[in-house]
Amino acid sequence: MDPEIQYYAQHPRFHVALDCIIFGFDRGELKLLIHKRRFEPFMGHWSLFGGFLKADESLTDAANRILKELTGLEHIYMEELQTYGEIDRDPAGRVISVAYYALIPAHRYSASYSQRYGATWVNLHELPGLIMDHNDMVEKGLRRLRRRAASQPIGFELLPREFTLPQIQSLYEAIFGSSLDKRNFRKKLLSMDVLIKLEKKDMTQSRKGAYLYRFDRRKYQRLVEAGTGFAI
Amino acid sequence: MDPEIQYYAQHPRFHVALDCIIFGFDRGELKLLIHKRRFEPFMGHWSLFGGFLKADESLTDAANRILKELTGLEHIYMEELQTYGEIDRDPAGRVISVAYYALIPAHRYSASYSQRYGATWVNLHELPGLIMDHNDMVEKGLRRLRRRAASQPIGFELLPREFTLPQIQSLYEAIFGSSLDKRNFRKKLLSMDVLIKLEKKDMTQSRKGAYLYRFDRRKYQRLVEAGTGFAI
DNA sequence: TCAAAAGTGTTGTTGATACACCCATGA
DNA sequence: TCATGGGTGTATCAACAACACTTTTGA
Repeated sequence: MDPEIQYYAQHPRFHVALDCIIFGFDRGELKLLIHKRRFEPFMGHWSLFGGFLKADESLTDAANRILKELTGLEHIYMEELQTYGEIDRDPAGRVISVAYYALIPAHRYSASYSQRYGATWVNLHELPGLIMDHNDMVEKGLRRLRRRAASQPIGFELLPREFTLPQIQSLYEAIFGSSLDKRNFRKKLLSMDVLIKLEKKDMTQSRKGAYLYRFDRRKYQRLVEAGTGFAI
Repeated sequence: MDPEIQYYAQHPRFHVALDCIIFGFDRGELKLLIHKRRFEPFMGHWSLFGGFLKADESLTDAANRILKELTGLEHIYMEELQTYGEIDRDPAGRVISVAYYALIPAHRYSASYSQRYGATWVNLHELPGLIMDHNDMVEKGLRRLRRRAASQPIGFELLPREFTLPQIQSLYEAIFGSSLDKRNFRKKLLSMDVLIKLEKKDMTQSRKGAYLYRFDRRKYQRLVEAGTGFAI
């Protein structure tokens, strides 16, 4: 054995897990996707989606794999949140868990996956007790989401590709937990010039109908290069 | 063996390491504490301070232990940055590394530790090539430091307990990499009312002398409770 | 014709920026 | 007395917050 391998070998090894805090937005509410755990300990208790790291994958690969397995979705916005490593966080053994938070467009999450994994969307304000330190993770994820949403165009990750201004305003109101002034909100959002106004209207929410918009990543890139950036 | 233990046992285990990005501030320059690695692979190359996680300690315990061992300092500002888990990030084996960044008052770092561990302070703008992904970690650490410094009173962690306004201004200039207007800087900092002005002056930098100040954690707490917070 | 949501500008206030001179002291 | 760094106030400008009415359309 190489001396270096030998040096490493004297140190203990640990199970490494990942937990995904999956946010969604539906009918004016910010939601979290959770499920009932299928193995001991805590079998049948509410839990975040998680899984163990495999030997042949990186952390981000693993997070994407877990998300794909459990939702069928790929190319999802995801960011590492924090790594949890208290000794007794898992009563069944020492596990280091890396928490990720993800934003998925709730309308793309299919009910078949929901059934298969016993998953449900729960309102963030009616969150049940989750296992272990998962409630801490969610709290931290929500704080991060709030900060990010104010300074980066991540809100669009939670909406369909085409959305209305009333829709995105209600999204931001749900994220920040406060109501926003309609005129000021529109003024600011439109003044950044990162949206494309479509000719179509969404007629499902009102008789008058609301114009549909699309987020333009190129325009946003130009903003970034100009040093202005996104802010709401 | 319990069924749950058995379930966990089928998953692979990993070496978990920690790396500390240690910032300091000295003579108007933002510095990083690095050393020459003492074991293979990369023995003799510039590296962050790091170490392996032990079986009986949490991640934060480990980070504090490493910092204490290598600097002699305790009660240091430290925050988790990110966890690095690429498969081949370490050529000698699979290691998951949790990066922390720490702010230490450079004047409290004793030269004896420096000798013992071959450590040196290097200017952040003259950073040598570091091993593995350590340069990425530093870059991310610096970005985080900049964001935090603008919104939380962490600058004081890098200064002696008693400091002058010119000193703290030059610290912020070093962190942000830009020069700040003296009058506006003082106005803003003092208007938050989190400093105590002392009767003494520091006479080492000028003939006139500059008043010494101290950061008041209680006053800051009141700011937080009032919802105002710190901003520079 | 009415109910319900979408859309639209202006004004006052506040915070940010730009800017130049006097002060205190030791050499 | 002079060189060096420390200390101080004001005017302008930009961004933010507050605020109310008209439009469209299906029922």
